[in-house]
Amino acid sequence: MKNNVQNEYDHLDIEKKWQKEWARKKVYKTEAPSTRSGQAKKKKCYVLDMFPYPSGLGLHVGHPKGYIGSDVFARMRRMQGFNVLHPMGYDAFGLPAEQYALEHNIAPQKAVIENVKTFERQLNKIGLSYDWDRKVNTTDPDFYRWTQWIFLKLFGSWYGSTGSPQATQKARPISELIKIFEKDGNQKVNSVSGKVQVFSASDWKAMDEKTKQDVLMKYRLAYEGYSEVNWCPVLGTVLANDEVVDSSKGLVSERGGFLVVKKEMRQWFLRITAYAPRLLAGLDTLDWSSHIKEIQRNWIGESHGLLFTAKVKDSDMVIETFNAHFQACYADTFFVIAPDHPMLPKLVEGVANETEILSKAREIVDKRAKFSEGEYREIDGIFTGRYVVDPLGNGDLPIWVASFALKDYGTGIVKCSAHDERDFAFAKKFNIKLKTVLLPTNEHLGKKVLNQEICFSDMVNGILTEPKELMGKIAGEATKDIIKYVTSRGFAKVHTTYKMRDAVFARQRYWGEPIPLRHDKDGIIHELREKDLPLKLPNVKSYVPTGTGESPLAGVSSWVKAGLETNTMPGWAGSSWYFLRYMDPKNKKAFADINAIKYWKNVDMYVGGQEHATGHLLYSRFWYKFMKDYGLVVTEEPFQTLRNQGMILGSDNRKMSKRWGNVINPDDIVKIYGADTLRVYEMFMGPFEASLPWSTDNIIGSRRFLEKVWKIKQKVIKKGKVDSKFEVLLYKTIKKISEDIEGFSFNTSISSMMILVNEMEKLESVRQSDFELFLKILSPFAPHITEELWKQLGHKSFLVLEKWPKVDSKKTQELEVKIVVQINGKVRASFDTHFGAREDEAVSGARALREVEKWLINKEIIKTVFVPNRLINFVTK
RNA sequence: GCCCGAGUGGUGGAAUUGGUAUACACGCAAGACUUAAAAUUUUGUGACCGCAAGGUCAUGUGGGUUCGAUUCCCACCUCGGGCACCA
Repeated sequence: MKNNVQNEYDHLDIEKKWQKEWARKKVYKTEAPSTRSGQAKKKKCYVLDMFPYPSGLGLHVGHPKGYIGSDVFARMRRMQGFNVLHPMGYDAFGLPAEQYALEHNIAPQKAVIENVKTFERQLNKIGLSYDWDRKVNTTDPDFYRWTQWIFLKLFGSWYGSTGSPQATQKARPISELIKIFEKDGNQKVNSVSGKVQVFSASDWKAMDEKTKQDVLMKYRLAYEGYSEVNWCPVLGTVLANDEVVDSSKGLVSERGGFLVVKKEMRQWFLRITAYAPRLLAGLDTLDWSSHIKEIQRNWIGESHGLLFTAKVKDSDMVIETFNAHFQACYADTFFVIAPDHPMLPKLVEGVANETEILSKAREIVDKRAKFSEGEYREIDGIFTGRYVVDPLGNGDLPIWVASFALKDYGTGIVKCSAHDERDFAFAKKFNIKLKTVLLPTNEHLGKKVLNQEICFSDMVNGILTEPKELMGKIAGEATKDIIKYVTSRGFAKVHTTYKMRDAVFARQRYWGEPIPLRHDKDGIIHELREKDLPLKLPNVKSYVPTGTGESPLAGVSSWVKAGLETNTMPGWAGSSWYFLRYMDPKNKKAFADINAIKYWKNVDMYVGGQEHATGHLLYSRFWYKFMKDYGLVVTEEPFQTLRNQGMILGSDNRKMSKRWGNVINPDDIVKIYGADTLRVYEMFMGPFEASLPWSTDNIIGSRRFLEKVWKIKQKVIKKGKVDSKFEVLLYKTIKKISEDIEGFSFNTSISSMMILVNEMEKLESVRQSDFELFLKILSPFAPHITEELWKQLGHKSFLVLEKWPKVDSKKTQELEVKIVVQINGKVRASFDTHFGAREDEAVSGARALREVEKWLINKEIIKTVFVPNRLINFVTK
């Protein structure tokens, strides 16, 4: 085998050799922008893969699919003369590493180092063109000091306005807010949380520090609060959502099957809701799949409606309620409040059966806690004994506690009517008085039978009977009139609300970035000074949860003594901004130099799985917009173009997993077939975004293709006659590959190169210049074999740094075309003619054919359709 | 329930603005090479009728627009995804 090595395609040898060579000569090194002007000569292109977690399990063939796609793109851009930033690094904080440390009894720090090694060894075999000099790792204190630094900025900022809430808003330092409070006069400050604080400067000055802190906490972009977590008493730990499963007993832990309950716990939150309108609007400017944009739109859940303000009878309390389907607002006969609404205790204060009401509310909340979100659907509630003075003049309306009311949506209080299925069902169960103001039209009987009663819930096609001024109008058409009617009389104002909630930014775990805050003995929270960053994670003896639900840091006495925050940051902290660090990864003075940021701006091509649609891709857009407000970055969006690779499934069509025994290790494929074959095959399998099963049968086709390329080299000649037909195909292929890579249509690029290679096989000889053009366009897909052939043709340069071929439109012009002849739209024949033949030439060409005349005997042609260079269609009577 | 997306040979899939449906690849069948097998290579390969020439039917189903529909419109079926007591 070794003796005819000259003619053998020995992928192991070739791939090892060139990987070494590329690394030695640092061919993929990114050029830094010149520091003086912030502008380099070359145009930039930032191509990025989503930040991976280096798992200890190693890779399967599905993992590199996205990396190969982005690599093909990056390689073409590099050859096209762009200064390409194509880095890789690790998001190594988080649960899996901590779990691994617990199970194997080693420090997570050590586990990460090992796992990164495995990951890189596997990745490097595939021939990806990363600039490894820019590698980052979230667990490196040099990295996470900047994560902490950004957190402090968030903590020290608020997002609001003193004027109209509709005015363009930006994050501003909290010191500005304090100045507003200190100014004289009653300050009305609109915060995003919807709470409006009204107090005078002297009120503010009279407050003690703790009260001031509590006020400011309502405005901060990073704030302390409480939220429900999955608490497992037996394990003595808080569990993430994916560690909890539904069972017949209710919620249980995935490991052990122990009961899980919801428990209120102290948390840190990021006020992402402040950015909801901008996160929504920004989507229109992005080149992302409409699918992902849709998921984000749904998640943000913008809803336009009316906000009614109403007085509680016999009290100075005022309640607000949001109504998106307000067309039938004159039918409202009762209000409901969420059982866990913070206002409820005050509302029922002094009511005869106060304790009964509160215990009923408690009962509903407890019951709901046993279900996962949305599972609890029982209709339950109790009358609060309180009434609202209806702003629309329908007298006193009762307020009920209702199981279906959610405290986190709208205002947590709902104005209810007979024209809503859910309200209707509730009213029927508790015998609450109803009223109808909509009549069904004949065509639209949007009626539902509920509890043997009829509920007309079609708010679009109903005919209004109230208010009198709008009587007879179709509700859906009268929306604007109703808004005008209600707002002009001061009953309500136009309002927009969002489904999205603030993001919990804390984990009760060890393996995450420490939160750089200090609590003093008076309960006042202090920021760490910038020069004290990074706040390093302490070494601990045990990673075992404390049993109280608190992080293991709560068991470190020096940490607790110093008053340091014991929660750590969640997994998405580092991944929300890491792409900025790649721009200037070694900078000690800043997360990145401003000139580097001005040059690289944002990510041009971002590649990763679509499972991050509502997590990472939303959080990082939020951080980025925040940073934009402070002039830390220069564009509004971090990821201009996004492509999502599909999964590679096992050959049994199931997810690749140890559990099913269907895992294919890329190391094995690289060894047997080669990295180039793996790359070509993964790109050829099907559309990039599609999830497809791995097929060991099919990979042979990609290997055969590369072997054909290898063999064709033997018939390459320095100079030869130009085969004009082949030339056209070659240039058309070059054009197609360029366009296909641009559009991530890799499967069709490969197939068109296969067609070209099949043509080359038929030729006696191939001119070297033509073969070289082909090697260039194949290079992004199969960099090793093409580099080797390039060298064998006598070149000293690196093919991966060569210029991408330009396409001259003259060269792709067909000389001869086939014209299809149709009779009444059916294909009956075809003939060859010169490119650009006129209609009359085509008609005579077609009429000369026997197969055509046969169909036209005794027929009258009433119409002729001619599509140049394509077809001619005779339409007969 | 609401909102997206997709249904094409035995299989993965291709088809520009409405213009030859099934490119490319796998698999399969037959032939060549071989003692034989593998590898390689040549040819064929949507279904049905036919010795053939040729014809008919086919892109989830049913309709529509058009000279012409995988592509546009309407209804339905199936699968996948997202959201889900969201006022």
